[in-house]
Amino acid sequence: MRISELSERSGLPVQTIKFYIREGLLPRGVASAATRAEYDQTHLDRLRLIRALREVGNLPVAAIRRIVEAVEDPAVGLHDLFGTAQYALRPRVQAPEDDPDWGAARRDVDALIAELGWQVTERAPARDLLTQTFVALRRLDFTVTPDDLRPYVEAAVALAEHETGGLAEDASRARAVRGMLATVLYEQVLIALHRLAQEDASARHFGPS
Amino acid sequence: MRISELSERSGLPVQTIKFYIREGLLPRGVASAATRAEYDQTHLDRLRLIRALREVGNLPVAAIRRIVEAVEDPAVGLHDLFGTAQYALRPRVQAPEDDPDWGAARRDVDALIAELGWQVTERAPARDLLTQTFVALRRLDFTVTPDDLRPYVEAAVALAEHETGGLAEDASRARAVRGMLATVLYEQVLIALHRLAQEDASARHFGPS
DNA sequence: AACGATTGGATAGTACTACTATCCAAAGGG
DNA sequence: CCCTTTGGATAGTAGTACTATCCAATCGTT
Repeated sequence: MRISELSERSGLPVQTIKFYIREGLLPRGVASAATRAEYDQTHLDRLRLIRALREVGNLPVAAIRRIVEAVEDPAVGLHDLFGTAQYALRPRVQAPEDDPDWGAARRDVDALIAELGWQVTERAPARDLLTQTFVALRRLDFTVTPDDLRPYVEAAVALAEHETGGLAEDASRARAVRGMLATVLYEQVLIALHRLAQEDASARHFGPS
Repeated sequence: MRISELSERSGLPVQTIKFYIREGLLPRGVASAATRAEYDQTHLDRLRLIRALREVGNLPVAAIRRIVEAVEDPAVGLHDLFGTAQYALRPRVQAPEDDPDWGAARRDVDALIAELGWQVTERAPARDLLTQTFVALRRLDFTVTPDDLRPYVEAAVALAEHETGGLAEDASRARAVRGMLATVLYEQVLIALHRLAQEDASARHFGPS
């Protein structure tokens, strides 16, 4: 198919498709002449992947490029594939240098992870994300005790085990890619359901006005 | 204190503080002369609130304005206060008009919420967020069964109950404000812990390279 | 009283991201 | 043969959150 048909079938403007090609998210079509190139189902599938990661996963274009490069590189192992996707997730947090509050919170985060025995790299962005939240909570005079965290840890462990468990056997590359996708998309499911459950709980406890 | 001291103590540039005043996030200082105004602890507290909502909660400035207006308006009830914060959360999803996939997914979302018996308004943004995710999952050939959702629903219910339960008695306004804050900030705790637990599970199942 | 620094207030500019519009020459098709 | 489409390049736009500059009126100090 030509680019106009790809545009129709994907629902994306031709200009956007050209933009994705320029940015390295989508391979060029097979050129049949100087001004003619052929696209196929793989391009359509890729566009669906891009849109899911962009719209639902809220990933920046640069991160999606890194992900599709990792997917296409057979030398990248399954665990690294997960890591590439996970480390690309937003929000990205910039750790300040020379902030004593940050340093203290970061030590608490590292201690928590060590105590739980989790295998997480030192440079995992989620460490910074949690650190940032601890800092903000303390600045607002919330104390964060292990007891406060326990329900969240339990939920996180249960869900992560559930998500990864299904992929444990027969960890083919194709499955790994789908698992990575599920990781990104089901995080949004969790967020949405959590918000809905909160609204319900708030309605029951405080009553609608 | 003058604005320069407020700037020092909050760690924010004077220009940013002026910007927040212009945008209605921070009240003006008490003018003692044409070119002199006095700021106090309440301004510092407000700045901490603003930074927590902006950096950690990732809320847009316009949403923070709506929130602080609701906090300061005694006519706004506790449940509405929660709602104002929750409905301001990102990501905001724009429902397309005339998309059959969207319509079908939206009906599933509504049915799910009805079946769970949750009290959630028709216009809750989280409905659209969940709908969008369902659409993307299906376009990528993931089927989403009630069984797939159960672990997420269970986790969401447990956490929401835990979060709201602590506030049920003595629901003073000050507590409601803090509860609203906790809602926003603990969502990030959940996200961060979930990602960390996923990395750990991935490391254990697929091994680090 | 003089004077350099600070302040409040207004206006304009910047950085980043993700597109979106325009242009052009070279095919392709009826 | 000519009108449309295409690939490819370049430039422009929209939204968000700041950030920089300017100006005149003080303030504190001398």
